[in-house]
Amino acid sequence: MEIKESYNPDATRSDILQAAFKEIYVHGYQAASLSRILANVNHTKGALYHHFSNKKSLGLSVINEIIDMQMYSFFMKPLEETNDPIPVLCNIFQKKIDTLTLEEIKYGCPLNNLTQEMSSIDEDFYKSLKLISDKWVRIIAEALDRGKLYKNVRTNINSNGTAILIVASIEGAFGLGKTSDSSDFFELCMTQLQDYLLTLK
Amino acid sequence: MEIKESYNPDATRSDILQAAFKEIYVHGYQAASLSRILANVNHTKGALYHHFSNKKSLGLSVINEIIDMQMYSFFMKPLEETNDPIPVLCNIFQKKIDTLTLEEIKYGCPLNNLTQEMSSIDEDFYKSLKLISDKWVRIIAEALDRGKLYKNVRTNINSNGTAILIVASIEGAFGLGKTSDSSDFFELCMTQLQDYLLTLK
DNA sequence: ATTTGCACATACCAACTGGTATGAATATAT
DNA sequence: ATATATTCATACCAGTTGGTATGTGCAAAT
Repeated sequence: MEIKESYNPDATRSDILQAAFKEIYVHGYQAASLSRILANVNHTKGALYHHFSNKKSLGLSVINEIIDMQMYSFFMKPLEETNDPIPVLCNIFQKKIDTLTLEEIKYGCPLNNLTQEMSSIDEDFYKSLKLISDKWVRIIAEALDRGKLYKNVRTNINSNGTAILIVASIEGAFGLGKTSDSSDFFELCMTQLQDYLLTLK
Repeated sequence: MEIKESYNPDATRSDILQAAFKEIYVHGYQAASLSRILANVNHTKGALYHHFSNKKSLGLSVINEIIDMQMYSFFMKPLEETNDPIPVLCNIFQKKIDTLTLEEIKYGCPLNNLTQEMSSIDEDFYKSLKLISDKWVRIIAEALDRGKLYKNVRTNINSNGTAILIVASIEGAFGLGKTSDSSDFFELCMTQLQDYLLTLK
């Protein structure tokens, strides 16, 4: 039990946001309980509604401030500069396989989870989630285009279509991984995807 | 407004189950409201709790009696007998593209939705959902194996891994399709998947 | 005709939900 | 030192949830 010495609004906002991310990650947005979030982080409803106008705003902040960053730094940033995207993509997948936690197998990809649950229900969630996946597809497609220029990627493939299939396969692998109590499904799917990528050289 | 003339327990059970399927399809299981289900089908809570012991039992019945059948008849049955699975798979995908409804683009695949939402939350949901996806993967893998025997499929591919990637890609395509207000994403992803399948010949 | 069990309808309940009103503690500006 | 604005804590609220208790209309069995 921590002792409150003084106000630290940035820290409390961050605490609540992180706890909200975890709660939503585990239970989904609609089933996420504000009381449970606050109990886990030892703050009250007053603090929450001071920093966020309502539950929806909290959910959107989780997407825009946490999930967006997580996805970008892991899946997109390594692709931004390269002219040889295929080995970079393979490395990303390998890293995900190697560092995969039991939590990720069980609870999947936060972006995918929220997309499935919320994009058809709420327009604002839809927009925020679409921004991330569109950016993801675009960054892969642009990397493939640069790869073509530098003769590292076959020129007779559809960059945009390939990028979409890659993203769909990754998210699909996370989803299918949930139907397995081990990482086997996810790993097998990702290595298979690696094999597919090598055919694009 | 229909007039009740006599008891028809099978019909009322079926009505409630179908309404539950739609409610869960649109809102997800946890956010599905029993009151809303009953209002839509003009029955009362007494009828529901006569035919189903609780909400969970209703949800599991939706999976085991409706979703299982839907998925099997569309995605698996055509593969059960064939020795040349690749064109059959392409046909299935083409048929899905051609008959895709706006509802499917918006709300995705019922199996995928429930898997994402429930498999990590409830063990019984997990088991029922796993049964379907395992069956799906197995039927594709077995069809690929038969294809190998009849020299319609390359023998140097991993049947199980390929089957997993195919299922993951389809479900991923449904998921990614939710981030688009048109069918473009889904169609592009599925045609790309068709191209990939042809490389397995 | 009477009884028994099935198929509901109605009314109700405790628990929990997101949200708010109010006030107090703290920090900042003057 | 005083006034003002920020940062919360507490108590409370209406609405909704899944679930239940009870009674009644109906059908089949006796």
